[in-house]
Amino acid sequence: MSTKRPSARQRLLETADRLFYAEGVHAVGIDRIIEEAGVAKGSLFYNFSGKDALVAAYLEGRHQRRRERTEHHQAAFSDPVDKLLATFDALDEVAHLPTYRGCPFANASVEAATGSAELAALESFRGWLREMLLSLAVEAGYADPEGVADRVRLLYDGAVANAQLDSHPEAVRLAKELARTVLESSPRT
Amino acid sequence: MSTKRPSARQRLLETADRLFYAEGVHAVGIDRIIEEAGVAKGSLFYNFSGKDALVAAYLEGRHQRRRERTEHHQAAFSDPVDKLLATFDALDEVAHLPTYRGCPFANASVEAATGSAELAALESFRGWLREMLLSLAVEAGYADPEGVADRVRLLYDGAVANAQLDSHPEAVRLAKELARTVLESSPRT
DNA sequence: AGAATATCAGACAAGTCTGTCTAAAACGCC
DNA sequence: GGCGTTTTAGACAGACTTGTCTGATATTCT
Repeated sequence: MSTKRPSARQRLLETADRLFYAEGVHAVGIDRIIEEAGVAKGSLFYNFSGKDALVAAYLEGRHQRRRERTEHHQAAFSDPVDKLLATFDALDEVAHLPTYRGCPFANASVEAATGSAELAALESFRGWLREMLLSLAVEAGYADPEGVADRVRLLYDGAVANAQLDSHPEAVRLAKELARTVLESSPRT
Repeated sequence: MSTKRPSARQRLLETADRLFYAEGVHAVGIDRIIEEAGVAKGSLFYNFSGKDALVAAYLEGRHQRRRERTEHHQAAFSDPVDKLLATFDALDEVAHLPTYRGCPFANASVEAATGSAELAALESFRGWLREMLLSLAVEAGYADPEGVADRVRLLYDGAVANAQLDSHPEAVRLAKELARTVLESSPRT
């Protein structure tokens, strides 16, 4: 018994994820996606209401996997400070991939019109990141949890940008060490 | 004597700069540009070989002005450490503008095809930033100038990303303070 | 004034992209 | 087996984009 071929919907999502991330949402047409996915054009519009919905599904998938990866790395620790630092481990994992091209939400937003689903996905992701860091900083008992979360997020975003723009994934380790310094030198109650 | 109307070329560059930065290169068509610039379509192709050349000119202008702004802020100091910190002042100036949308080179690159002028402009800008920071770190006599320059650039990029993605321009001041800590605690020869 | 340069207005060509439609075939489940 | 769901192939429409072309007009420089 051979493994069954994934559904057209699944193949569309996988192909869209790869192409949208690698080349940008605007640059990749649906003809290209259906060709590389080996799917009929009608199947795209059967499974999704249009390209916009496919883009939204692509970003939702990215958000979910990012969250899962991060939580997986954090689960190895119980100390909230260690959990904060583990956020960088999740980033380290992907930043070294040759296909790494930075934050998919930021990238999609650059091409998006105001009020689009892409902007909503960016907001959602940034909200998750901010609140995740803040709640850990509160849990760790920092005197100024907002300030600590802001500094960690700054370093996180810096690592993302550096890995993307300078093809310099080592920046993630650097950011983690700077974050460790910040976390160790910030006053706690 | 009233002020003369700028040339069609100048109006095209100003309009393209505003629209490309605000809405993205792909999202803005040449019809939109010539309409808002009050210029005939023929004049666009008379002054530029095509949209690509207009985009390249837009990015060149951004690069030049960024460099000028940075050098202007650095010129207020003689100590290379102060000059390194002054880099953030130049960023602070623009990050607070309501029109701020992050790094124009990174944004244009997201939409660009491999081998495009946009990617070349990004490379050029990143090369300038890296070498500017490195040469100041060398001048300041740091034992590990590359490491210092990498850390400062990480904070710089983090501030850009934070200001853009979270509409949080205060991150620039935060990054500058973190950079000050890094610069003051790094060993010098 | 005269010549070279720059700009104008808009029609038009050619390409790309999303989305629709049709009619048939394959799949999966009861 | 039979029936609803999913998929297929590709033609076609409609919108949008860049770029060309024409011929007249304005500006600038010598």
